[in-house]
Amino acid sequence: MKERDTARTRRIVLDAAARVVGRQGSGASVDAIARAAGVSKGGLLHHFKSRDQLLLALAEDLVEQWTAAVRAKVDPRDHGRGRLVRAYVNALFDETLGETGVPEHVTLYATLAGVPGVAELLRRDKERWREAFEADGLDPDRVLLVVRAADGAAVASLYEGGADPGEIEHTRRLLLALTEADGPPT
Amino acid sequence: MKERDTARTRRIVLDAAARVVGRQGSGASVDAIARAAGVSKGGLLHHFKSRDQLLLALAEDLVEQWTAAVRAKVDPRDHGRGRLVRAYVNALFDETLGETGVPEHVTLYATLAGVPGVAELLRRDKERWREAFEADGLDPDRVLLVVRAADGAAVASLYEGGADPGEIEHTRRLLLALTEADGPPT
DNA sequence: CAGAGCAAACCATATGGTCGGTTAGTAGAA
DNA sequence: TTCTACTAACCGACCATATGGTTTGCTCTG
Repeated sequence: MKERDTARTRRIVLDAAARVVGRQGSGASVDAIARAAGVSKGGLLHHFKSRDQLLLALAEDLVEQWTAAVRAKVDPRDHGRGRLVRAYVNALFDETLGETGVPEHVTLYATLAGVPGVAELLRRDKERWREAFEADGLDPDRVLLVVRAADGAAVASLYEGGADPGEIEHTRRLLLALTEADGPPT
Repeated sequence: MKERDTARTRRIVLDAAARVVGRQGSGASVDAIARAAGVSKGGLLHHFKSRDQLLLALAEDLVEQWTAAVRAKVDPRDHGRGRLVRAYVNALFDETLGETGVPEHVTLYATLAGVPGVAELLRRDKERWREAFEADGLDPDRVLLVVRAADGAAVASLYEGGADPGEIEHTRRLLLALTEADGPPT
């Protein structure tokens, strides 16, 4: 295998950054991230011109990964309205039930929100989701309710440092059930 | 007025800390907070033995303030089930519609979540809310849904750097309406 | 060989925390 | 009341450390 490969190194650095920032918060130093990636600080800054640029790239990467994760959760046999919302809910709760008990991408959004450029990035992403959900066909208020509740459940497990798996699973079922009906929620 | 008053100084420092941390994130330096409070760094550290202790005290203060804010929003003429949930929703959305367009206490929870001791504090607080809502009488699933959705809406406005007031108000009405009915949500 | 990937030393700055010393506030003696 | 003795609030300088970013130079690849 090639010893020097820009794309591969960037990937390794971004993965390391996700781990370190996820653990230490946005205060994570460039040096710490570089060490975690098995790269020197100079080497890291060769690929990302500054710390902020690295964190912004990390945010972009996470948005992409999250989009892909939701798409992957769409049930191919599910052709009813709300299938994308169901995929969103399932992706989020599956992530929440992962190793840490905390949805990684949400942790990182929260941490990175202060980095210049990230807020704008998240706003554009939100707009894309809105359009996608609109095409999904469910009543808009119903979608709003379910998506907001899923987001809320995710951050709750974040703030409180991991949540009860039973409650998580219960909430997931509750939200999925709500996507099976249509019209304004009551 | 007394020139030197421990309680008063602590209050001033905590208020300043809320402002500075809210603006600069958890990276806010002790010195910056001290300056904002009109106090020297040495003076500040006389009251709070360390930076972490200051931030933990800030978190405790915010939890208290938030609890008081919700209590204050309970409509005295409202004696139906779910009045506490309605107060919670109203308090959260009113805060979201404030100056910054972002709920201050949520911003600060997110920022402070990494500080030692804060996660534990938030967990205890969550438990208290659960009990209070249980006493409020609404169907538990309905409460879970509404509260999670309110939380989700709040953090959404956080990540995306301020949200559309029209959407906020729409969501509020949607959630309030859901607290008027009872039984499992459909 | 030429250029890109990369490491390590280096620099300027900022930060958390400590310390000696100063002054406001207070309780009691005279 | 006034003087004294003591406590605690507070300041400002100082220190060790950590951090973001730069520079220099080595090494691998094409």
